[in-house]
Amino acid sequence: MVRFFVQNFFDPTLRPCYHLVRMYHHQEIETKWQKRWEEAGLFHAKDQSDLPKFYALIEFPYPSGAGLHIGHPRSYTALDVIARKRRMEGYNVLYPIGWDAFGLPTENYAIKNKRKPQDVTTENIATFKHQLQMLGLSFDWSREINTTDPAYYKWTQWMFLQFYKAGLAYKAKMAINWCPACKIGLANEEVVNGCCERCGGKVEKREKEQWMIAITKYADRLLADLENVNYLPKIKKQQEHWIGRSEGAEVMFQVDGREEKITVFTTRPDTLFGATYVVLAPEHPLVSTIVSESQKAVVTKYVALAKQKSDLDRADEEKEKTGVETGVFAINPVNNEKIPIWIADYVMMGYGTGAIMAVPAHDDRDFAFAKKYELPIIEVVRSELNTQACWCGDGVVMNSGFLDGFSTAKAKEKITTWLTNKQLGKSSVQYKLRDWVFSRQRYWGEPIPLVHCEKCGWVPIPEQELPLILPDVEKYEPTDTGESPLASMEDWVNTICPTCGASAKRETDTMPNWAGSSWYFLRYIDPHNDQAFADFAKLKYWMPVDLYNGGMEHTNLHLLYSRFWNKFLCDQGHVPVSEPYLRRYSHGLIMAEDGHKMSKSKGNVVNPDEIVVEYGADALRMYILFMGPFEEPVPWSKNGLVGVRRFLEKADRYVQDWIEHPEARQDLGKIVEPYLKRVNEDIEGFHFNTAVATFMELMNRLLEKDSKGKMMFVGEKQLQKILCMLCPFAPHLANELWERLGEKGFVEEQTWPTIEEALLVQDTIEMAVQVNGKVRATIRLSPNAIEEEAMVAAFTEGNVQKYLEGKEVRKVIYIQGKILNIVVG
RNA sequence: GCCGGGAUGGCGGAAUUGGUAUACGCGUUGGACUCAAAAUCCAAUGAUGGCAACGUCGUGAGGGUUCGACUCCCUCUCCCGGCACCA
Repeated sequence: MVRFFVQNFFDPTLRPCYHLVRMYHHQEIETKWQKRWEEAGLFHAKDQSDLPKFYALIEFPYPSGAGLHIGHPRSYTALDVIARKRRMEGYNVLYPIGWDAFGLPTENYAIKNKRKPQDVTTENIATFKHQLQMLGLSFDWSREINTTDPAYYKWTQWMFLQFYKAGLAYKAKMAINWCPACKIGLANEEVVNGCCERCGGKVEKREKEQWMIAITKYADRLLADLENVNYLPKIKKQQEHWIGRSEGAEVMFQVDGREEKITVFTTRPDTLFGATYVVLAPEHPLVSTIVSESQKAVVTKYVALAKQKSDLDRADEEKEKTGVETGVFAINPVNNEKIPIWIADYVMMGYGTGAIMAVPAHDDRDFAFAKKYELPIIEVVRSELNTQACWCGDGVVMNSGFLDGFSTAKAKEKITTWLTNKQLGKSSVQYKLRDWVFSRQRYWGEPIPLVHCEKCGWVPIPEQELPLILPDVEKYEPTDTGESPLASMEDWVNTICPTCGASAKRETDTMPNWAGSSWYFLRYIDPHNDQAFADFAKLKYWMPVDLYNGGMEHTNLHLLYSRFWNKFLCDQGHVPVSEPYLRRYSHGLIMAEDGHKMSKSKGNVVNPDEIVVEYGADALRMYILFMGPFEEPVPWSKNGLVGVRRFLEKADRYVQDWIEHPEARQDLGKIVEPYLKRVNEDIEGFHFNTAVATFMELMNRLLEKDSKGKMMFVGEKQLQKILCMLCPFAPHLANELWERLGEKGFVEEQTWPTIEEALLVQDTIEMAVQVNGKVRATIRLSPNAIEEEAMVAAFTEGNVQKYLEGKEVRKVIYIQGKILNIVVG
């Protein structure tokens, strides 16, 4: 090993390593160990094992053309640390990786550059794989999967057919969010502030027949089962919010002088006496039937106008609410009052029943509307606060006949019972969650394996014919007609009905890219199985995922979809557990050095592979862990990286000096052990930043000279322990140093060190002495010292005496091992 | 508007259960080594007063609880993330 090596300006494969001269040769070391790990198959999970299992999962990357982002390794490195630790702790660890490769960016790139998406994907994966492998992550590459591989999407299609057969996949004509730029229908979840999540362009409404999956059927379980999992609290909250359960009641209003009844949903049935009008959403089916002759023209115009508006326009609260009268009245069932029926676009067809009872005295929106159109406002809840505007909180019911004097909660109960008994309503639970729009009019996705026959309707293609291969087409460009590019492939589209043999047409829409990622964690368990998506016994051994980490941007949709998907498969008997992820964690974004998000256009992107070449994978890994709290966003800093690199060099040098000075070794267990204890705890608590800081502190401590001015070299056992615990963070260097110590095999094959409690007991500790809460001195004493001993020690301190002089000691607070506070008056 | 999370030196950030605020890293300053530079090593580094011992102030703002508050409570300001006419 060349310890003092001068920058090599001659070898073109070695980029000069900034300003370091005395350094360890990271490139040589890292390639060497990566090769050895690979040859030994060290990180392959075992299918048959008596060991306890540990399944660590990271969100598999989308192999974009931009290459690996520095944010990717943040997640991968953190879980790598845990995976490596678990292996050393004796677990059979599954830490897999794959590619979520269907999707728009690749398709768009392919269109622009006139290439096949398949080819682009293959290239991108190769780049990503190469970049990832430089990092020395302990992935089990033998289980690599790719959602665009027919052997994989065969099972995505198979699962879609299971949804279809179970009646959970259905086709519905509906107004969809249409992105004119991407020429694609978007799920509600993909529309952000009325704009396309992908391109940022404004979204329009279009009528389109779409495949839907009835995720709403699982809303209650998706919510309730959050009880049984360990997610970061904010993630749980997001899931809860997205599912959006509200309890309330449905109330039936008879339309005056007509057959029709209007059912409304309300969370405040207690305010029924205060309802002064009813509102229908413009899309409500009753709109066309009940409107009076005189109002027909006005209503038709209003409804047409509302249709044109995007959701963004409609949702814009700044804008004034609008509406039109129907000229017809409804009967309030509780007091038989006639109240007008209005149509207004502040009521959404997609939630509840698409109709509301308006209680302007106790709902902000109804209040604003009533003010504008001069509708009556009847107060029925007395609030504790004397508000002039409308009061939306709880209180005591008034002006409400038999409900008077009851609390809001009690009144809700009473009125709901009353409505139920009179068959005028019932209690009801509504969810914000809506069914999943599962069709995309694009090429680069899984073909939906259904055939439409004039006679038989929609027919699944036989399972043995799966996968239904995505055919090569001439043009990938999406069409403005709303048809998938597949629709122009007549050879492919025209087929025969599997049931009756008549000519039939294939579905030309493809699946959204959420599909493949909704079940990938199952495929890792048995990635090469061609008889089933995974063997049940293997699923039983490995599931659920013990630890799942990814970005906060996927804690709404992907998490919900995949939980739902897994639950469905579980109900069908294909998966043994109902909840796929035992524990879910999330990392924060890595921002650019300037504090902004990294983006190509800003030119502030950091390329991981360049950092690896220049500073080494170990330095990059450790720096990514060191930069800040794992769940929080942190700015990238090259200076910080240099600090970590210096630490690694110090470690390298320390071990080298240690080898050369066997005579200077001594038992420093009492010094070393507390640091190791902290590292151990920090890893388990996801405090990787302080774990790295602890290693640095330990190193600094060991580099201090002892009282005789000599280097402090730890004993052999202690050094081995340190290297074992360093291994998950800097695996290449740890193994290299391990080998230099003359040890055989890999550090990864060692047992994770146990912390010896006896070594944690300190002989003396430093304690602060306060007088009236202000620190005046520090004393050294035994951690078990009693108050009297502490007082004696304190009184020897001149500074303490100074503050006690002439004062009466009123009180002494002594917390053993923590503080001595003398209160004087 | 609602929900969640924050605010600590020049910078990124530590601080266990309320117990010496600023660990660790970066930067800066001074010194050693060198013809010189880089690297490395040593020292200093919250503000302020003092030759020093030491003092005063100090964790977004204001108040409170406590022997003692970055930590708990109340009020407010600002920032970040999520949701949003969901009845």
